[in-house]
Amino acid sequence: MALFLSTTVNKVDKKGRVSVPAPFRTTLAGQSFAGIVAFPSPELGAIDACGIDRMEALSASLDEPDQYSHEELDLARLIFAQAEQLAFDDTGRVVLPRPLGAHAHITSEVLFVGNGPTFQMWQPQRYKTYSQDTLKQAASKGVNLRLRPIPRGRNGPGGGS
Amino acid sequence: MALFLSTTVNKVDKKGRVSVPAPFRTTLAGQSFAGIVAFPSPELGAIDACGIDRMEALSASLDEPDQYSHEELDLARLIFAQAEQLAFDDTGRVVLPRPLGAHAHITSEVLFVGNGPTFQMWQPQRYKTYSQDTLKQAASKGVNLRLRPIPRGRNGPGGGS
DNA sequence: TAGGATACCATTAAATCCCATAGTTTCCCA
DNA sequence: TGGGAAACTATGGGATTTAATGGTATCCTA
Repeated sequence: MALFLSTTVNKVDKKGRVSVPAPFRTTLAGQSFAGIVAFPSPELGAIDACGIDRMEALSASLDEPDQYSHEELDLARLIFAQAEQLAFDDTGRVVLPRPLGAHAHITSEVLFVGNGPTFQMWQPQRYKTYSQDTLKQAASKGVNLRLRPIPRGRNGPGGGS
Repeated sequence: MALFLSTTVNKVDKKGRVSVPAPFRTTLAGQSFAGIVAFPSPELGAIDACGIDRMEALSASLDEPDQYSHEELDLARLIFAQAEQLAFDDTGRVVLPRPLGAHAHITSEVLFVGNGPTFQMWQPQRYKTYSQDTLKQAASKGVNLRLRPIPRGRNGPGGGS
């Protein structure tokens, strides 16, 4: 299962190429497309990204009845429409399409942020602001993350943790 | 399920390498990633750590509907963003990334503290202070730890916070 | 044929592997 | 039960590989 952790800053060269962090590439190894899938983050000025497998799973689940609300289905269609498949070159770089870069205000540097099943690409300074705001919000609302690793209805971790 | 017990002090060399205590490595044996996952403990000036299995379970639970509030999801993303996958070298060491070490004020020595399903890494002197404070608090409030039954389908409260 | 895109090559800084040592602990056998 | 051998843990240092990045050549299309 794909798991993206950590944050890394990489440079964008004048051709729009960026190295995807090696650990992310490792996470994506073996998927049916050697690259990433990227689309504008609906709420944030950032780019959401994941491997092709997740998009295929999402695609398949859209056909399942009663899984999603009408609004969610609409949103999913928009995401598919805006999503780009970005292939790795032989050194693990992708080229960032102009519209995506513009959406995230990315110019010379990209911050790769692991989000667990997915990751994001940010303009570094903007992410700093965003994460600080998030912490403030959480504090003001008294929200504390209870890590609940085991989803309801399942027994312990099968692979023995 | 992973169980981390006891405390150990190990040295950090000038490359930032630390031996993870052998018993901890034994606990982690057989997981899908040979190493540890470490992230800054939000409240304490320490590092929280666990095996990849726990992070994968947490990651998977993010996709479960109705498990987390919007704020909790935001926080969870921050945790993933700050988490680092630290691989064992062939002698069982990991390199401690600068930001993590700085967060915990770790310089030349690390105290590994077993916390049950997870463990922590401390600057030794700081842990001493912290544990003494905790004991004082418990004494003044007359707190005593009782073992509570584990609810079905859950694995109890997570690490963090 | 010009322009954009893709494939190919080259460099350096950093991370990783590999080897070596010392001090314990464990094990085995007398 | 005592002695010694073997195995393991923690630690240090040097050598090798890899990651990230920049540049040049080739290709396809408009």
